[in-house]
Amino acid sequence: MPELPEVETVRRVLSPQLCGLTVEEAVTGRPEVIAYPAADEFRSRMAGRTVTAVDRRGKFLIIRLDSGERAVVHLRMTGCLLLAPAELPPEKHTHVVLRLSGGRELRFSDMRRFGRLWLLREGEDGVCGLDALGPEPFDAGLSAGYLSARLGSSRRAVKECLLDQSVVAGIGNIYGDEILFAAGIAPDRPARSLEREEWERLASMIPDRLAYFIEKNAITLQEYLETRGRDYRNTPFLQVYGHGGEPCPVCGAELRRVVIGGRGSVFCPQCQH
DNA sequence: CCAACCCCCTGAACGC
DNA sequence: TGCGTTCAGGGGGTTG
Repeated sequence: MPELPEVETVRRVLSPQLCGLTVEEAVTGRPEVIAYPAADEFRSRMAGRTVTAVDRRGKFLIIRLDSGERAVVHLRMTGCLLLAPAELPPEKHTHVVLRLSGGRELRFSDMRRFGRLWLLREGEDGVCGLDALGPEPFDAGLSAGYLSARLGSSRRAVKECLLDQSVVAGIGNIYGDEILFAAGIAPDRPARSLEREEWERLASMIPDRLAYFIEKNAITLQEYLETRGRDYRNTPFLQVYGHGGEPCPVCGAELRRVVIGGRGSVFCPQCQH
């Protein structure tokens, strides 16, 4: 489940490899995966373009092209981007292939087909919601003051607020639980019940935990290719997510699993208030 | 403004 | 063994 740390991992692996390569041909096996524009226009506008940079915004990967356009990718649940030699057999569920100069291919595969690609011109950020994203977790604008001003009167559970991409960009269900555990805040707390000191802890734990998991996810190009771009290896480092019913790693109390905003949420009833 | 729901989709896990 | 059901969840959408 790619969230910000996993997308950043992919970006770091792809960026130095992809920059400078030219798209010779774009193949759209599943046209519906191209959210915008129509698949045939996507193919014709991609052809001949050279990659100038690979950026990330929240969970979006942004491939900048020499035309000034951006190919934007959202992996959603099971999407995967793999830069591979053209002779390597394609992954199952490969829906889009960019044939590149130098005999390589950038392949988008996605078992559940939730992931999407866009090709955007300047000013078209609204098409995929890039313009509606909140600050990046490492942005100075993500402060306790910002969070309390934005959420301080909301009755919504703080966990739901963390998953709202217009509040902070990049947090998903896994790291939402990890951040709240580190901050000692129960996920079902109405946002407006949080006190100043708790907003402070939340504001500091958001970048702290995400940076930690980016570091734990670090992977070499070799490993990335061997695991076909699917091994994010965050799981050994998760403290609460996926550990419902097990003892809390800090106090030993039984971790509880509840549903908040339709998402499974694990927390320690002893450590989180 | 917000809550509650549905939908998309496949594969793993589970119950009988 | 094999079939059916449930669950996983990011994000967009609709309805009340």
